[in-house]
Amino acid sequence: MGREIRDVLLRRILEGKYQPGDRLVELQLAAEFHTSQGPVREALRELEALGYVETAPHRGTRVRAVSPTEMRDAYRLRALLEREAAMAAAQAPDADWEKMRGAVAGIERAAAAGNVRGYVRYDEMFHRTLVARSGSPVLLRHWDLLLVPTRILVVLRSGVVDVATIAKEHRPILEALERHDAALAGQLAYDHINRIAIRLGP
Amino acid sequence: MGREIRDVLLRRILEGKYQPGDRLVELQLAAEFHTSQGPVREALRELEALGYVETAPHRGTRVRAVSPTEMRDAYRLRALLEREAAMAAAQAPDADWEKMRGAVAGIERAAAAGNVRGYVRYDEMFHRTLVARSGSPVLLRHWDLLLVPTRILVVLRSGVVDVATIAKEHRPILEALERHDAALAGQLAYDHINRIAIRLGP
DNA sequence: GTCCGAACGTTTATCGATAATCTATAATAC
DNA sequence: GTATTATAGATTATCGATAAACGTTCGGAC
Repeated sequence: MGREIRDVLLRRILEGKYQPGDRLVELQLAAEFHTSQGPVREALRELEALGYVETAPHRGTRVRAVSPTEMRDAYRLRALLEREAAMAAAQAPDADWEKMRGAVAGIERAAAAGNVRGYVRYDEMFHRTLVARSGSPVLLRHWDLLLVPTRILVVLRSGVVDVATIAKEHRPILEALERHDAALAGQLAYDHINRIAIRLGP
Repeated sequence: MGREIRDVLLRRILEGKYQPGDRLVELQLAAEFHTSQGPVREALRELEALGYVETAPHRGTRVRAVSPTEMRDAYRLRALLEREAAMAAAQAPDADWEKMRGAVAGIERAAAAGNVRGYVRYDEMFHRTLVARSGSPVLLRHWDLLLVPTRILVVLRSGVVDVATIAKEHRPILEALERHDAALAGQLAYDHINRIAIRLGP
């Protein structure tokens, strides 16, 4: 049950149903989920450790607000992680790029149709698969911690980047990976993410 | 109380009092801390999110074992983070390096005396301050998540690196930072950490 | 009108007890 | 003798209730 509550709350935060600053009151949530306070508390503590909410003692839990500067720094770090992951993935001999081909197709389809929601889904699949292919669980864990899904949506909605433009950049990355061109794959992956960081601030 | 329990458990893990694989039984800990099961559960969940322990449903919590490969990958990532942090810190105009000078002095003193425990303490102060000086809380958060203190101790005890050798490498980094030489500071910081990663495996 | 402090309602933090689940051991069948 | 199924013990997961802390609102003094 506790895991379930956490996932529901997380989805609501990611979807924007809970806005930054919103309070999450333990007994209210307990009533909603037909459970007691304990499991809700646990879920909130997990979300806190993941960085999605903030808790002050005896003062309750709120959805964390992410500053533009923090968003930029997160993208900068993400660019570093993905460059490293792309270079490692390109060197793997037993590569299976089927899933990423599907993701690229999905990205291009969604972008052509102007389907932002679909774009975000395939974009996340593309990048997370790329990082997973690096073979480093450490890299993947830290990538996950960057709250990527939220930030993609926020960035797209803020209009600092254009879906059609960045959608085109995925296929070249995949092609470089398939050709085992580690340097190029790393460079393209880095630029692809870092461009967003640059747009987000100096 | 919950926070206190978490800190005590964390200290025990970092000190090696709890070894990887050791079980942490909720009611036992509750009895020890003269509290009930709830606060202990919370503390364990936080430690789980931080990556120090693993929990399986209905099966309890154990101290996480870190494989050599994961250790190597953690050092690789740490090298990336510290290169980035050093480059950013070197470019900051209002630099205050007093604390890092103290850390370097402490490192050299401890290394000369063969005091491993003291070395670890000052080494952590040096590197964490460096990352904090980057001005990026995102970078600092991810650096903290790399479980650095544990790994330093484990690495030193395993004998793959020599305290006297790596102790000497800190002062040049600080000097490069003070001269605002971002490229050199980044290079030195990267090599300093990555050398350990190389020793840990291919 | 403004400031200070006490009572109130709300919410978090903790408790003790119970239900659900797992692991290990023992018993039974073949 | 091995495999499969009960049973017992230990541990986690959850519950409902209580205690502690907080913020707010109201009343009175000046």
